[in-house]
Amino acid sequence: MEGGSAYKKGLWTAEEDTILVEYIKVHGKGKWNRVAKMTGLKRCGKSCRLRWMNYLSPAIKRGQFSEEEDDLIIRLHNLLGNRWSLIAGRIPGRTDNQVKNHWNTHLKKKLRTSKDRISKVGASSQPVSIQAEPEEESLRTPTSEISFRKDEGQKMMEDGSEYGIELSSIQEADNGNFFWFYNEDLVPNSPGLLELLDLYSLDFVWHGLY
DNA sequence: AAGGACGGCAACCGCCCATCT
DNA sequence: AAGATGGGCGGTTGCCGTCCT
Repeated sequence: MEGGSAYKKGLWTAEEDTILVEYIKVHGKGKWNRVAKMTGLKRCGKSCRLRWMNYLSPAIKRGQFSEEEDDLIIRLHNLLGNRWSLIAGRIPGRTDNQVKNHWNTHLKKKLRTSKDRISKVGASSQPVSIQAEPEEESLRTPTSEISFRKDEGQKMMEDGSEYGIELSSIQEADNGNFFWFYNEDLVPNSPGLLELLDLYSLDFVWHGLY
């Protein structure tokens, strides 16, 4: 497909970035294989797409991940596994590559450290209350619940059975605006759950699926 | 001061799926 | 219906800066 050696590899230069940005300003995203033909840029379409999606797009947030972002990634990863694009899709301004790198370089260690601490506190199949540093609040075993908007909740409950997911303990919140269900209703990483979650915007609140 | 070890991250690779022709 | 093309994904590689000895 791609011409192989005809294309340049390695780090992008500022000039190459400028060419790509100018091209996208004029033609928009997509049809990445045309970039080389129309601009003379010696980069394959996939490389152009990756450069834009992971670095040049103005939508990308740069800089360090916040504690809130770390917390969200850990919880989402616990539920979704290595589905980085799905996880990144729930974190505004972050790309799948950023999330993946951040997980592999920072959060893995963070989790390992935390689990070591848990094993020292005492092994138990039941959630235990552990002493954690304040910055690792996300790693404590919480109440394990998910809440979401009432309209989405009702629809999700209806759809759940189609995916083989038991949402029997779903409850309406006091204020009537949100629904809750609990960890026991979920089988982490179950394909049915993932498909179901994909149907919804997931702009709901997660209370530590752990 | 130097150079080896290590960590962080941008970029590539291979595979897969959807859409187009 | 089948091959070509475009695009998305997760895993992996390799460069580069920083730290350590």
